Amino acid sequence: MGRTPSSRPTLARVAERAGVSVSTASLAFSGSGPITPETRDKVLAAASELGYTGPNPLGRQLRRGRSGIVGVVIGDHPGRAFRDPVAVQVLDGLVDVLGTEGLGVLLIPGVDLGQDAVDPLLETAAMDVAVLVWGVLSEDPTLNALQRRNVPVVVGEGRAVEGAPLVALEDRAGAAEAVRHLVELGHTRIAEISLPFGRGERSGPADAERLACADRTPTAHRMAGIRDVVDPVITWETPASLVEHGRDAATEILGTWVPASERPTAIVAHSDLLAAGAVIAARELGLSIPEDVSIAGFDGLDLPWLSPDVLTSVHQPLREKGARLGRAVIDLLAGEEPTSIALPVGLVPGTTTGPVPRT
Amino acid sequence: MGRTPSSRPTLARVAERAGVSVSTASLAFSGSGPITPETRDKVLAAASELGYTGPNPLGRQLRRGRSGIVGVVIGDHPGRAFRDPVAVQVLDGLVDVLGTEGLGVLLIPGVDLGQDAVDPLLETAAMDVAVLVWGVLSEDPTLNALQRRNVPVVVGEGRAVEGAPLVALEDRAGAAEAVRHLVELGHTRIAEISLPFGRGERSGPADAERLACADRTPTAHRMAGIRDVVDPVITWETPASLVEHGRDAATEILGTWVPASERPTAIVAHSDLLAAGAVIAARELGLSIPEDVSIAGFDGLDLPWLSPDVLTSVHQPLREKGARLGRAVIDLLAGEEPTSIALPVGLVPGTTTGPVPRT
DNA sequence: CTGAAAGCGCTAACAT
DNA sequence: ATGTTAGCGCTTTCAG
Repeated sequence: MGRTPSSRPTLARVAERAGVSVSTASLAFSGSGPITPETRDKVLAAASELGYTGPNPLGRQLRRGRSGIVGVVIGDHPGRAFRDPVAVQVLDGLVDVLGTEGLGVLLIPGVDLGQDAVDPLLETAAMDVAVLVWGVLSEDPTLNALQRRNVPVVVGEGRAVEGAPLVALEDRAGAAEAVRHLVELGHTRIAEISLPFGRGERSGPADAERLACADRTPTAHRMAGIRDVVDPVITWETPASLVEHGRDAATEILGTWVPASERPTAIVAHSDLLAAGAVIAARELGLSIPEDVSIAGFDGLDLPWLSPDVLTSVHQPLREKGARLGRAVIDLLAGEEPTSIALPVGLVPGTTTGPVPRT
Repeated sequence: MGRTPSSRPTLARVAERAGVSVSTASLAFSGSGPITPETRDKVLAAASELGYTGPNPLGRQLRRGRSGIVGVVIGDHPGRAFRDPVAVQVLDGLVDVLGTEGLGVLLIPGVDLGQDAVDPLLETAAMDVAVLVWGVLSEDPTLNALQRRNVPVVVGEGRAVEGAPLVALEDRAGAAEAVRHLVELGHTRIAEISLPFGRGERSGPADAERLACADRTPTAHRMAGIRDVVDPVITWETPASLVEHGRDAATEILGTWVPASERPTAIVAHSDLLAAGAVIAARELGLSIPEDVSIAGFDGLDLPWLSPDVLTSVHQPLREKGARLGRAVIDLLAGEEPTSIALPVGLVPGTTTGPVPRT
């Protein structure tokens, strides 16, 4: 019963079989146009007889000149793309909002910072807009490729790009708030564990010269916010926002400071994962939190595994940020003026910060 | 300088300007066909003069009848799609391999288990193949939608589907191995913390009737493997593979058992996240690991934050699994016979399992 | 409310 | 090595 037809049925064949014109058949599927219920049923019946499963998206896309696809560049290191819970939550919000408009998200692996080659999808894949979740560097190969192709861009968390809406965070203010909290608790010797600076993955203390190289915007903004309040006694650069790097950094910062009386009494990290690593390092060194050392993070992640500690952290609206990015995409496609925005953040004290230890 | 042309330049315009035919111009870009270097340069020059940035993917796709897009259904709960490090690592491997073939990954949010509505992208988006990372249920709306559209499917981790390659895990054997390890250490009272059963999110102890409902394949397989060796004294069902649910489950399992002498001496969890939650619960209850209770997981995740404990876990090759899925996709597109495979897993003992406590 | 016709931009036979 | 031609499958004016 029912030989497989050599090729997929087309709208034309359905129309023919239903005894109507293609345009009418098209109407039957689009649902929008004026069409008698009977005609529509006739078309639908013919379609199901032929095993026609609806208009071929490729034809529709070419005709409309739109793919309905949004390219999302995520991650700054291939193979590590989704290990970042921050990016992942943003992505979640983004997918949600775009889904309501029938837009699909095409994943595009980010480039290795420091290399100039970009993913071929960036050059060839069909997309109506691209979203750069992680912001842009000063000379960003990803952004360049997109601009060469005239693909409109929405930027999350970064420096503004000509003609592209920017969904940013008030992370400078947030970082300042975190440090102010520490200062109010009496801390003066505050160490900083920072996010990657940009190109090249380095780890270790950063001197003034290196500090000037911070090119990645979240890093630069948070560094600036911290310095709005106090100058860190040391800045430890990490190659990625991962627990293990936070742990390594804090082990160095807390363990090797001589004399111990000059040890920093507080650590402010650029991310919660780094801060969590610092908490673990402190525990391993036998230090009490916050009695011996206070630790503050940034992001507001839910980290049940840090229990019983709850990280003091600058919360940012991650899913909301994704949703805003999505809305910016939709606006852009609707031909509206791109509007940028900076989302508010706020410090939420946990159990990991307290008064400076008395000496 | 340079008014914006009303509409994007096309290959035809480039050809015209270069004084060649469209097909020649096409050749200049495809790079494959026979063409003199001079002609090619002429075309390329004309292109850059016109600001032509390469063939429009939409036209190419329609012509070729292929979109170069692979739909990947991930997550079984919208808005929670990427919170699962297991799925995320699989995705990583998948994106990697597909990238080498120029194939893009279109994210498709999974349906809410238990609801029959599917994401509209599933019905309308262009895709050459779809990958169901998380396997299929017995009556899977996602799979149904795909089959209706005649989209070829590759299934990860699940029951076999007619004509679809299956990239599975030997998780039954792996689960058995974990339990055998516990039994060899002398444990007899072993509790099980299980992954979700399928439709509907429930949490709590599962009776025999409920056990029979386990529809999601990884869950069913791991349950079977455990029972190949021993019958758990209790099976605690969780609504999702999250640390907090593992913690809740273990708190109940370890805390409320009366008399305490009948408390399970070991817990085997269907996932590392659940197991990690159990470790945290045990710590909170003041129990030593593994002196008071042994805990084994499944997945082989790297969990630096569980330090100093290292989870005893059945390691599965996650990125490899993603890569295999990708290769299955590529084979399918090349018209080759779909071949299924079951990847090996292996127990890697950590610090969280030890001999049964002497009473 | 329905039909006819025009093409979206490209590639791949085929012919030269 | 290059040109000619014919669509891929669809939507959308524009007439009727």
